[in-house]
Amino acid sequence: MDRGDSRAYTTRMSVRTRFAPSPTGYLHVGGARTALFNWLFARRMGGSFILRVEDTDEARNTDEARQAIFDGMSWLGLDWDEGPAKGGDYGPYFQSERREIYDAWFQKLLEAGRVYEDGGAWRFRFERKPVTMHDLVCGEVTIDYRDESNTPDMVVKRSDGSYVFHFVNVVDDLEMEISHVIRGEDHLMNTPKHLQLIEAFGGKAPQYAHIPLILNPDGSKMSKRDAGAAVGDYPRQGFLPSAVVNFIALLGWSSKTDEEIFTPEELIGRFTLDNVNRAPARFDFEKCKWVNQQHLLKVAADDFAAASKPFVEAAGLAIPENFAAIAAAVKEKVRLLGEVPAAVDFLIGDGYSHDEEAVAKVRANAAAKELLGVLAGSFGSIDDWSADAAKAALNEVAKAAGAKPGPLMFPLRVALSGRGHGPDIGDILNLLGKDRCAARVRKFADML
RNA sequence: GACCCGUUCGUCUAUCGGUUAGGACUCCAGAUUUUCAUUCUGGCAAGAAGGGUUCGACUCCCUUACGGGUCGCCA
Repeated sequence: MDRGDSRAYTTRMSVRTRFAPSPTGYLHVGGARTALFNWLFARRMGGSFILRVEDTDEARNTDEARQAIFDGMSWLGLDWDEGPAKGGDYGPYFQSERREIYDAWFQKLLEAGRVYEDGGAWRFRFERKPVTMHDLVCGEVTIDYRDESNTPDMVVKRSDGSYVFHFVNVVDDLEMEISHVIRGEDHLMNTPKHLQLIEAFGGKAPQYAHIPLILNPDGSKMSKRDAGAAVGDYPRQGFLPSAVVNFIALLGWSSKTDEEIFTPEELIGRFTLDNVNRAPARFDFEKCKWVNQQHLLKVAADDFAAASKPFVEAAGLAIPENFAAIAAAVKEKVRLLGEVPAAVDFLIGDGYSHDEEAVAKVRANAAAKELLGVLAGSFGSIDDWSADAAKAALNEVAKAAGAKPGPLMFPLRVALSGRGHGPDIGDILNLLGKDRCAARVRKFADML
C-alpha cells in the first residue's frame, strides 16, 4: 500500500472523522448519537466518515453485536466512506486485524524507553507535567500529571500480548489520519493520556470534541434495558429513521432557531460543533414520538401504506384490497407505525374490542339507542356510499328522525369502531361498506 | 475519596451584561372539524443557593449544594 506524500498532501486539510464502536452489545442511542455527530460533521465539512470496529476484547465481542452496529447505522442512514464492507486506503478497519501495525508502534515506545514491564504487562510512562487539551466543546481543560496517585502509568500492552484501548485507539487515529475525534464525555479524562501517547509518538493530535452524555428521564445514566436505549428497538416500534436521527440530534445540539423538525440533509446543512451543549440531556420518549409523528405527516400516502403493512401483518391481520385507503384514513392519527394495527383493526375484521368508557358514554345518552336503530334501518335506502355522500345521508336520516346530526356522530362512531377515537366518520362508513355498517349499528343498538 | 465537567419552565432548549427571559414536548382551556385526528389561539411553568464585580447580571468571578464523568491487564 502506497502511503506516499501525495495522499498526505491531499488529506492534510480535509476532515476525517470516525465512529469506533466495540461490538460488545447492541447499538446504544448514545453511541448512535456519537456516530451521528461524526457523520454530520464530516458531511457538513465535505470530509470522510470512517467506521472502525474496536474488537480487541475477544472475550466480549460477538458477531451479533457486530451485526447490530452495521444494521443500526444502515437503518439510521449513517453511511461510512471507509470501513467494513466498504474498504479504504487506511484498512484494515477491524482492530483485530491490525496486530502488526500495533507491534510496530509499540516498538517505537520501547525504543524510546517510554514503556516498562510490570507483572508481564507493559506500562506507558507518563511525563509528569500538567497536560492541557483544547476541546472544541469543553474548551481548555488541564489535568495535572504531577499528581501520580490520580494518574498512574497506564498499561498499554497486556500480559497476554494484546493491546489495550488507549493504545490502539491512538495508533489508529494517527494511522488513519483522523482530524476530529468526536466522542462521549466519558472519554474526556482519557484525552490527556492519549495526548501523552501522541506526543511520545511524535504525532500530530487530532482536534477533540467531547459531547455530553444522554441520561434517562430520571437523570440516571442511560444503559441497557432502559426504554429507548437500543437502536434496534426503534424500527420495531415503527419509528422512521429520519425521525430518530432528528430527535437524537436535538439531544445536546441546537440549531439556535425555533425550528426543530429537520431532515438529515437539513441537519447536515446546519450542524456545527459550536452549537453542541455542555450539559447532559435526558431522553424524553414522548417528544421522540412527537418528532416521529411530524416526520410521518410528511411521508407520501403510498409510502405510509407500504411502511405500515408489515406492522399490520405482524399483528395477525390480513391485508385487504382497500388497505391503501385504510392506511390513508389513519395516517394523521398515529405517532408510530406500530400504532397502525390497533388503529385499523376494526376496518379489517370483526375481531376488534370495544372501549368500555366510550360504550358507557353512549349508554348514558338515552336517545342514542333509538336513533341508532332508525339509522340501521335506513342505510339500505342510501345508494351513494362514498364518504361524503354517506355523511350527507346521515343528515337526512337524523332529520327524518327529528334529531340533529351532531349528537349522532359519537354513538355512530362507537357503534362502527367500538371506540371514541379514529378516522373521519365518513371514511369509516365508506371503508366498512354499507352492509357491514348496517349490521354493526344494529348489533350495537341491541347491545345497549 | 481524589480529579474533571456541568446546573434556564417537569423535559429538550434560545439568550453570548440592559429582554414582559423566547420556542418546543407534556398538561389544561378555547376555536375549527356536523365526529376523530390535524391545525390554530390562549394558559400553567424556569435562571440551584449565597457572596462578589458592575450603573446594571441568567450571562463574568468565588464558595456551597446538587447532577454527571473518570480514576482497570473494559472500551
